[in-house]
Amino acid sequence: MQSYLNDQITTVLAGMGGTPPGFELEFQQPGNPDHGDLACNVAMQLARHFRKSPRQIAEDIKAGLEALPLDASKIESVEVAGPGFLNFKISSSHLFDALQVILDAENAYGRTQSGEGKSALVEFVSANPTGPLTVGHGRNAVLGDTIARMLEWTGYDVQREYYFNDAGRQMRVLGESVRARYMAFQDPAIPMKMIGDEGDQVSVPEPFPEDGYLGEYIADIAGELFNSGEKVDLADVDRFKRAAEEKIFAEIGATLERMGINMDSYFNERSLYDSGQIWAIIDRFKALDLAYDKEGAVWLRTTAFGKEQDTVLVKSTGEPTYRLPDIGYHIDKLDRGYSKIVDVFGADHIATFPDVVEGVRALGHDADRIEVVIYQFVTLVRSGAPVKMSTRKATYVTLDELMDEVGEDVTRFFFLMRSPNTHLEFDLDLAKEASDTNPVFYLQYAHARIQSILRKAAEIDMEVVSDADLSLLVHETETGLIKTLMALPEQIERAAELREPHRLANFLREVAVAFTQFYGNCRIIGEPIGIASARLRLATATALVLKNGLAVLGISAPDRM
RNA sequence: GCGCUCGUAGCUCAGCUGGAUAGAGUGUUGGAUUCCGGUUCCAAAGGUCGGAGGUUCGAAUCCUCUCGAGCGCACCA
Repeated sequence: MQSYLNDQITTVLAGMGGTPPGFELEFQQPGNPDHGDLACNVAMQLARHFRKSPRQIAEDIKAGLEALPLDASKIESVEVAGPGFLNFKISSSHLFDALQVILDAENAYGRTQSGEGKSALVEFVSANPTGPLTVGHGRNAVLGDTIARMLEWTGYDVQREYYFNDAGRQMRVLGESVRARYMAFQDPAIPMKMIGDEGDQVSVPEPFPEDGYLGEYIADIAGELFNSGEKVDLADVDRFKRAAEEKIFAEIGATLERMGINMDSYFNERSLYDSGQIWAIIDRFKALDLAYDKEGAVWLRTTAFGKEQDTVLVKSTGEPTYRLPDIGYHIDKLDRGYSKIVDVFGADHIATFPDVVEGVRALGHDADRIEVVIYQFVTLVRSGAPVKMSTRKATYVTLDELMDEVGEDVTRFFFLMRSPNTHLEFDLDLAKEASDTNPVFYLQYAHARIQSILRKAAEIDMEVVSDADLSLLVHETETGLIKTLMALPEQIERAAELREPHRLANFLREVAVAFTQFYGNCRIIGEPIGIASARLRLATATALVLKNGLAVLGISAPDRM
């Protein structure tokens, strides 16, 4: 529709003397229904160019459009309003066509082709396997997966990747933590010590590292290893580390799967060392005079990228900092040929990723394909008060616990319903409420109610006839609902483009509201067969839009609740 | 001190590429229901869009300054 009008107006403008170079028409959907279905502000924009009043230009364009003339099956009327807006009213026959398109497309309605032939790699979660996923990881996981889903719906070939490092200090401490717990199983009389912050201490075996992991799962892993009967050499920290890694990864995988998330690949940071890629990068930086040796370390000249200070690439111990493998990893991803590389990071990475991107660019790679989605932190709220969370203490809430408490659908929706760059307040009381105050239930309820109507219609043999006369849908809540339903593809497209799933969540609420208005004004069952059939078709289309939209968000659309 | 993000109704937040009278939910107050699912619907009250300048035909939106909040500024990741 928009492209049709775009062509027509461009034709008219050409007859009026043309537009400035690079000029593009803009359309918008007016909030006020009196302003039609589609508005164009071209007259105001070109007032200076034509040296005429915006209203006059708008009138000229209108006259030009009517002389063409416009296709009456698409556009019913054109009006000039306000300071010079051109307001278009979509003709009802076009609405009925659009409704038929939805019904024909069924589960594919909402898919578009803009990403056809393109590929994207979305990297997310990427938590090192030191413990169960927490609520903090949840936002990352759901955001990443939903961005991946949105890209898929716009035609992209998408790969989901999990990046991790099992070789660092964190993991060594993890192994030592397990070993200490293991020793307590071997010798229950082992001396214990208190560890942790003042007033929040935990009793641990004497050999436990000061900054060890305090969660109960550590003892579980140690216990399993002990009970397995395997003879473990206490000096072999790596064995304990491996045991922990396996168990924790299995749990993370299960948690993700429960959320409807399936990773396509896991990328181990260590492979970058094994292949030697890392060291080659240093040589390349040095050749460009972007890296140098100082005080036994290798420094990256980040001042050349506008930073205040240079940063360390390789510590004097010979161990690289995270930047070096990160640069290597991104080069690897670029080399794999994806058209888009999306990273999902928490706000704590906000200052560091530019170093990586600039480093990659400096080495001559196409860093423009890399895109970073940053999200702010999550605060859990219970009974009106924030829930304190700390990974070290036993106070953090795991994703599984959260899902146990509020369910998978609610968990996903709550993480998605706010813009990524605002702090998210996750209200547990609201999330648990199965009522109208909970936005997920409102959407799912609308879907379930439609299914109920369809069931009821089938019971009384009022089958949906596929050739129902849709032109009987003339009530303003009916046409209003159709107009809302029509917007799904562009809404998904827009949300995908901006990597902002919350837009889609908000849109689905609008769909549910539009349906409720229709439902409140137009009965289906009990009406004459013609109108009833047409309305059943409309209800069916609404259910499709809700179901497909929720599917993009990874949320179920139950038939009964 | 420097960088990034945010500041919109009592609360939680939308607000698209600048566009017409700034919107939802929740809460408050009042109302509706023999009816396809009341897990519903309708209405009212509630705003200096943190503040000040600027750009523009037009600014919650863009720019500058300023105040406030969060996060980050390691030879941690």
